[in-house]
Amino acid sequence: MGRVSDANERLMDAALDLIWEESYGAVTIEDICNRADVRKGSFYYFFDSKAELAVAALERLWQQDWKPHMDAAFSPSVAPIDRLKNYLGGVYKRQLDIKARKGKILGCPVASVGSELSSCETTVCSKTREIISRKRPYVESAIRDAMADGTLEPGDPARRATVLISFLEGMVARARMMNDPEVLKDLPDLGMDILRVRQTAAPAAPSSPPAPAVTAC
Amino acid sequence: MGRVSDANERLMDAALDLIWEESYGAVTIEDICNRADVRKGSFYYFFDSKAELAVAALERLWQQDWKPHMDAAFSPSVAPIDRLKNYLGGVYKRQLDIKARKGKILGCPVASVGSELSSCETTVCSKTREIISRKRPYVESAIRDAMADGTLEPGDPARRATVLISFLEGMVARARMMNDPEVLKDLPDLGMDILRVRQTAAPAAPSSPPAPAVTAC
DNA sequence: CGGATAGTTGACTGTTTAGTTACAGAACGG
DNA sequence: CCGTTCTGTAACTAAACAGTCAACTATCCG
Repeated sequence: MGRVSDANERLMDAALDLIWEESYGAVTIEDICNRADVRKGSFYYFFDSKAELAVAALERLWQQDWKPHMDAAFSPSVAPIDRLKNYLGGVYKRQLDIKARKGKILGCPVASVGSELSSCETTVCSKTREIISRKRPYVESAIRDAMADGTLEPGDPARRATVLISFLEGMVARARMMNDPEVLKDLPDLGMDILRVRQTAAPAAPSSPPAPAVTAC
Repeated sequence: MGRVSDANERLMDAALDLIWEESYGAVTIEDICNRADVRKGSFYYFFDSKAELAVAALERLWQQDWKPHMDAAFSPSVAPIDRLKNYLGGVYKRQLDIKARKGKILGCPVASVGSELSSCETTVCSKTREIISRKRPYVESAIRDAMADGTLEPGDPARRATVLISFLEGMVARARMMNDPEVLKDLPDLGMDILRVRQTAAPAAPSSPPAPAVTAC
């Protein structure tokens, strides 16, 4: 079965890193090859173009990183309102961590690339659309559950999810522009406001087990 | 005083158009020159780089287009809640119009460029930050006024403005990614929800004179 | 008119980039 | 241990690109 290699994975990792740190347009195939320590001939052995590499890298990001985290954070074993709170808090933590490690806020790579390429590069852009739409059901179902258990005021869950997700993406984009994670500090608070948490005389909460914070955004 | 020219303005217009239609990174100096019908030598007579041109073009966009529209839409002669409603409705109308004219949604050029370049191109990026921050006082003051006249539930106007603006930017980015203006159809409705309009038994409203819709976003 | 000022041009340089190819080497299966 | 299959490499081509320059042209003002 011939020689084996992980060069294609090194290329995907390098591409994602570089595109996230700068932008899709600012990164060249040579940059990616250098970071991955792969020669250009090998690049073209595995991929036909930067766009094809980007699509593969994004799909890999979802499968290997985001989906497992989302599945854990939105586990039905966690109280619905806590799923949402932890999700929002996790986004803040994640950006804090990135800032500490890389010296700058990077925001959401999928949203950034999607916004940058929305009027061209149709394959890459539609992959970003796809991934973003995969996150929606998690939020929407948590909202529906929270309405059912009375922690949220009743309403249309789809509509409420749209509002929360757009708000979140707007905030993350803003944090990236400002290069300041503190913009996201009140994310859980503000999010709960938007979602209209019911004002009950707060019980000392025999609350659900601590949910893992999402490390994606 | 020698020969006169509007080539620098043609360059700014062309740059803004192209960057808006595609992205900062995807547009070359030659592209801009071609669209503006200007030779490259003239480009370098007026500007030192693409970044310098972009900064000038963005400032011009604010001064000549956005600021006048914002001033009109947020005129104190309009009821505060209507300023906000019209602002949001105007964003939808504007994107509908662009879609009709150019065949695709373009979103907000300032936010798109800002997000794309946030980790490099510091001059361009800080200009986008500046312009975005100039829009905030309009929204915040309208919210404060609406709280004062009782149409909005009381609260922290700054906080409420943050939420509304982030939500708006998230929605516009989403519309661009989806290439669908209808995403923005409910913008005024959803916005009023977020802002917590007081549920009064709606008077047949001896409402304020119709405010001009904002054509910026 | 005529010079000073402001703007224009095309042809040029050098660099960066995407993409190709012929060949060398490495691992596995038999 | 040998042939097949898969992987890696350097050296290459052609195109796109940023940036420069000396010569040219238009317009204004005195």
